[in-house]
Amino acid sequence: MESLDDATGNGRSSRLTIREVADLAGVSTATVSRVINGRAEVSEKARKAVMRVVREHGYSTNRTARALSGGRTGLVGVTLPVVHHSYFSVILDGAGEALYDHDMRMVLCPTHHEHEREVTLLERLMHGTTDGAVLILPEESGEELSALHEHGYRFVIVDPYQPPDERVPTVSAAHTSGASEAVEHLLSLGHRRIAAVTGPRGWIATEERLRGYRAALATVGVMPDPRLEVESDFSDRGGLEATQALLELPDPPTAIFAFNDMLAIGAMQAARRRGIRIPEDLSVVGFDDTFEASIVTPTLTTVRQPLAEMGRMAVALLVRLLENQRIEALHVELATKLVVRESTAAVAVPVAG
Amino acid sequence: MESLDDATGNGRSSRLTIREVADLAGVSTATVSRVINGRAEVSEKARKAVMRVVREHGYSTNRTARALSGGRTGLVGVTLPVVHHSYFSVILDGAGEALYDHDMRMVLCPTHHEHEREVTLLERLMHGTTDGAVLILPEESGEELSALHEHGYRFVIVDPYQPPDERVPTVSAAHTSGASEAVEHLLSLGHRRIAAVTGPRGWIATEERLRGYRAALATVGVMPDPRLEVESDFSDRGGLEATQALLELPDPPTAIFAFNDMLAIGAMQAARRRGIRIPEDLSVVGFDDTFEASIVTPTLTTVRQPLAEMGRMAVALLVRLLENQRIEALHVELATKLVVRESTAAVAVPVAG
DNA sequence: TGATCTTGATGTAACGTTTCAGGCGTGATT
DNA sequence: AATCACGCCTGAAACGTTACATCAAGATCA
Repeated sequence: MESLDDATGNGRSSRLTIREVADLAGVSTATVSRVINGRAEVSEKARKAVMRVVREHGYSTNRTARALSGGRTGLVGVTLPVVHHSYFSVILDGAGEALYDHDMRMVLCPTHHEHEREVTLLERLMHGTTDGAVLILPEESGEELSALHEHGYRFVIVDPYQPPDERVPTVSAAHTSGASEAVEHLLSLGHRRIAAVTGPRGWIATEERLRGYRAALATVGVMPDPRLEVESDFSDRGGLEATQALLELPDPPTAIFAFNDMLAIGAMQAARRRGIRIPEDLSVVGFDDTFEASIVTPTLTTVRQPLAEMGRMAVALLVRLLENQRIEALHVELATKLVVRESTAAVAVPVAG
Repeated sequence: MESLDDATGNGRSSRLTIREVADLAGVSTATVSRVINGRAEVSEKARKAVMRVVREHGYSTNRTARALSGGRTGLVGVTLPVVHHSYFSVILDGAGEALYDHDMRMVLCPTHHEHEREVTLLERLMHGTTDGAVLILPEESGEELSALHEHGYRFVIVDPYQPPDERVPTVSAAHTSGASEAVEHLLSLGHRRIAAVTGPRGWIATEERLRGYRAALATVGVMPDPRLEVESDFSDRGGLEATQALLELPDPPTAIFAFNDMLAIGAMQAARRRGIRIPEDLSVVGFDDTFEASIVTPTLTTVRQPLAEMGRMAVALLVRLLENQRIEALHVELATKLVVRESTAAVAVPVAG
């Protein structure tokens, strides 16, 4: 406020440089730097002088220059397909929280599923702007990610959809046990014809949940019926279509395990269209426990993924990586937990006699 | 891949500098710079030589150095209270999209409603890291924002919750006309006792929607009933409580206009708890048209705000600001649109007689 | 007393760009 | 033939830090 140039309309609010502060305080730039960063030994006298100038003129260090000099930017890239899905935004929130605690900031890069775009973003992330990255559900091939790793770029993958390079740290949820738990819940309610509306085949999330689904069925001696396993795409529309197909089977399922909440919501819509009541006629279980699960009617029984915690964990790993510390657990799998709500109930007693 | 040092495990993947490229191509750094940035006149021979080296060795310019030299970082700060609400994340998506088109990236700063936090974030945004910012629903006082403006920092406010400095560009939706449209819809269905569950009093969004609500009522000669205007906080829990109170009135409303979708969803929950059917016994209208509005049962009639467009518009304004262009419209108000779904119906014929 | 350590402060070389002020041929103009 | 304009290019100075190598002076010790 004191200096005229601060208020010039031209935009470049010409702030003090470290050199000017040094001159004003009668010390060297090196001393100012050490005072600012609280490093090493500085005489009380010098410190006081510097602090006084800083306070009166309002100096604050230029992060760009610091980045260039120090080789670290304090910026972490975060890529994700889209922001406006609660699945992603909750992870993002967790990651942001953790980054803030480490005094770093995140550069957000929504890829909108355009692979090429993500590539150039990674290119850009690597070259000077960021110290590392958190890649949420990246659509790169394993080779691309390996190459990135070879180049010495530091990053952590959250919820990889293909098995990545062994050496790249990953964070994900316990797909298999979560799926098992969901199916066991349905089994305990007496259901035996339990359908699975899966995500795209080949994705880790899909395959592992499928494994958990089959394993749970196997424990009670139910043979998996291929017609009850319908592949879909993690969208509500996909869930709706898959469920319509299932309900047209001659021997339709009494319960549906949808591989995420969107699919489950689609399933509920399909049921409603056919006048099938949930949970009386059909039980539905989702996966994720996004916000939507708690507001649909009936509220959705689902497998909770600790999404925010996944974001935080990813940052924790990345920070260790950036500090060149050894990471003990390269692949972290966080526990899931079944949240029972209103969309599941005991199987209806067969009307037949 | 060629150079050994690229693959060193130490992390600093020592890439080529512009100087090395210059030496390899037998030209000066200035020439390389001009080739890279496609500026001015460069002989075809020199350009070819440089391009060859770049292609073979994989040079790409260090953004940090460029930022220091050029004074622009290509980074734009985006602050918002929280990421994981569809309201915010959709705006964010729009902004991200627009920034990408301008070859800029966004530094995301969730404030989590901690004012102090936002202040230090702004501090940090200002000092060297970003060229400007988009502030979504900032919790700063008008004075603070004015001061920021005085300092020459460039920013745009999306959906200010207090009237900001005249000179600061803002983007928001047409609260008043949107609210009027919602209420007119209810009026046209025969409703006369229409309650408003508002956001916090004093916020622009609240006051303007309230004005629209009252204006619409006035056009048909309905006097506003203070008992039908309940202040709340834009949360589903708040909507639930406010609606419970309304339903206990001796003369309860036949329709509720909730000032956002969360409140509306809370209202629906309150109705369900009392066994009141929507829309048969009670009509509900929301505001925003977030994703949730389309998946609740019944689906929610609501006023659509063009959230993504607001994000894009904010970036458009900011870009002009950064380029020192004159901005013709400093305060942009985007049109809203009523989306009629299942939660509203003609008022029930009074049973009394 | 002279040699050896501390302690606190300094000067300055990076860091990798961009850009400005020139410089050097070459061809056109007088 | 001398001058000028022009196209292309170069060298070097920013940009604002951090960090390394010194250095001065006072304390400690043989």
